[in-house]
Amino acid sequence: MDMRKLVGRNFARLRREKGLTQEEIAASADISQQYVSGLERGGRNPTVQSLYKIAQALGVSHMELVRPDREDER
Amino acid sequence: MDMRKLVGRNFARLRREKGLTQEEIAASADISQQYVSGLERGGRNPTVQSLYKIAQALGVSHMELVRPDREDER
DNA sequence: TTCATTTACATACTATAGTTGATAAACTCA
DNA sequence: TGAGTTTATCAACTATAGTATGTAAATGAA
Repeated sequence: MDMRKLVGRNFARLRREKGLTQEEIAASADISQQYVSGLERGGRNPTVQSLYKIAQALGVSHMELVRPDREDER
Repeated sequence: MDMRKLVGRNFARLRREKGLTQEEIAASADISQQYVSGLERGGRNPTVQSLYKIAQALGVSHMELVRPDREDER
């Protein structure tokens, strides 16, 4: 199981659902837009502190970012 | 909210409940005993991949390691 | 189609995650 | 109490998380 990909999928989905841009999340979470892009692509392995900052910026619990999804069953 | 401390508390508690030593977890998760100690003390900021490896070694879902606990209400 | 906005990619860099080796301190149990 | 085991601490090191800058590529709406 690749946590980078799981977090990426959850992140991308939640952000779109909230109708926010990567730039907005980046500013709110105090991380770079380029890093946001990398995370959503499943290409970065964030620390739990970064995870929390992102969840705060999205206005959701950090649990939502690590919750297994359907893709995860495969 | 300090995720390092939350993960540390959950980790230490679960490990004791399972009656496993830090050394055993370290070997199973392929990380160092010294790092395990640091994590449990709340002094390290693990990546989500490391989080998953530890959860596997504990035989629990990674969700258990990031779940808010009572201390977290304060 | 055009244009403004958004996302993805590349590179070089700093900060820190995680390792290793050594060992002190704490703990457990007979 | 003493010995063996477990956990905590320290320092130096390698690997990678996350940054900053620049910009190409993709997207969406008019």
